[in-house]
Amino acid sequence: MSRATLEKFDAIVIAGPTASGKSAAAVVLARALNGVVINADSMQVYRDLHVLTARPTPEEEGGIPHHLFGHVDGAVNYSVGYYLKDATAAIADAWQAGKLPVIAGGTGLYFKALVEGLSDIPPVPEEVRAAVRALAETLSAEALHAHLAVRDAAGAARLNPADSPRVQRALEVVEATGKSLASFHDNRTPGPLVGKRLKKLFLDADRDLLRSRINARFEKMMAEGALDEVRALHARRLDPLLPVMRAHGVPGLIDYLEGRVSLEDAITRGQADTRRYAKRQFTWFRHQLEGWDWVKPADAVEAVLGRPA
RNA sequence: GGGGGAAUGUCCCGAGCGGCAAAGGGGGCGGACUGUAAAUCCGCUGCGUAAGCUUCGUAGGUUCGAGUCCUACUUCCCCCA
Repeated sequence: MSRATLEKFDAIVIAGPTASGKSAAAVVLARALNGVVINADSMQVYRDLHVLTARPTPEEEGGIPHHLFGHVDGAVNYSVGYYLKDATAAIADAWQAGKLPVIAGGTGLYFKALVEGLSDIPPVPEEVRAAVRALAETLSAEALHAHLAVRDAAGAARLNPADSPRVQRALEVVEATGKSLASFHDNRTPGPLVGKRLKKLFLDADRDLLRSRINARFEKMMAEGALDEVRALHARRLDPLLPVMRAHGVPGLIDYLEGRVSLEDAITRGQADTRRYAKRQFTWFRHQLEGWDWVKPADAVEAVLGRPA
């Protein structure tokens, strides 16, 4: 069985909304197929947050090697670009060692990079980023958008003025390269999984059940020390714009630590953010990625290994 | 026992000069997405494709017209006893 599956696939990819059981399924499959688990979650990469990002515990890892979990410092502005590089290496290592990569996570954009590749865009110099950010602070969203329209009309037309992060990025790219963001989209670095034999699963959890799991999980995280994690993170005084600082629960719990809201409100906010996120994950995988098998979480393992004899 | 206040769109909170299918928010749903993606942004949320239909605790009344005014009733809250 495991030999047959190994010969059939170069990698197993498991996506799904948060709290749908991806990590557990990944471990079961990795164990059955002589595999390793590779993370595809944009927040579980951060060292600073273990409990709050639901990163697998040593027990949950079940002796299976886990890669790209907690390997990034919170002060780093990690991104798809870095992820693609790290994941490409991790996958190559697994193949090298004769192991099956079992890639699990919830970040659609990361999967897209793995499966379809990512445009080659020169890194934007820090000075340019800072300049654009400064400009964004002076101008209204509309004015910034109008400014982009002058440099990159097509790019501006594609963006809603209120969508400031994207407007800023588009602006950064033109400022740094003199070319529009879209002009780079033609040539891309192929992802490590392009052209590979894949089993791609999306864990299609029941919405109502997922909601209650999310709410309960957040309470559990609080009981397991999430607040201490955030307290330590808060003490680092990092730039609030950094990705770690936006992880579900972090903004609310920081507000609590600084005395602006009650603990109860902070928790409610963390749960709500997580619920809304889960909803967006469904939308993403429904439309942005093709060829995935939507299976119920309970059927994930069987979907790969087949029905046990 | 007396006095005062409140009941709003079949999830919740909540605004509402007599012209309102009824502000706003939450929640939910749908959607966008190429380097901050657990972020960011957009749309829908009484029924109906539409003309239109049915809503604001209940029952009456005043009015061309009532969520808005009047009467009674029901429930809840507060104060005095």
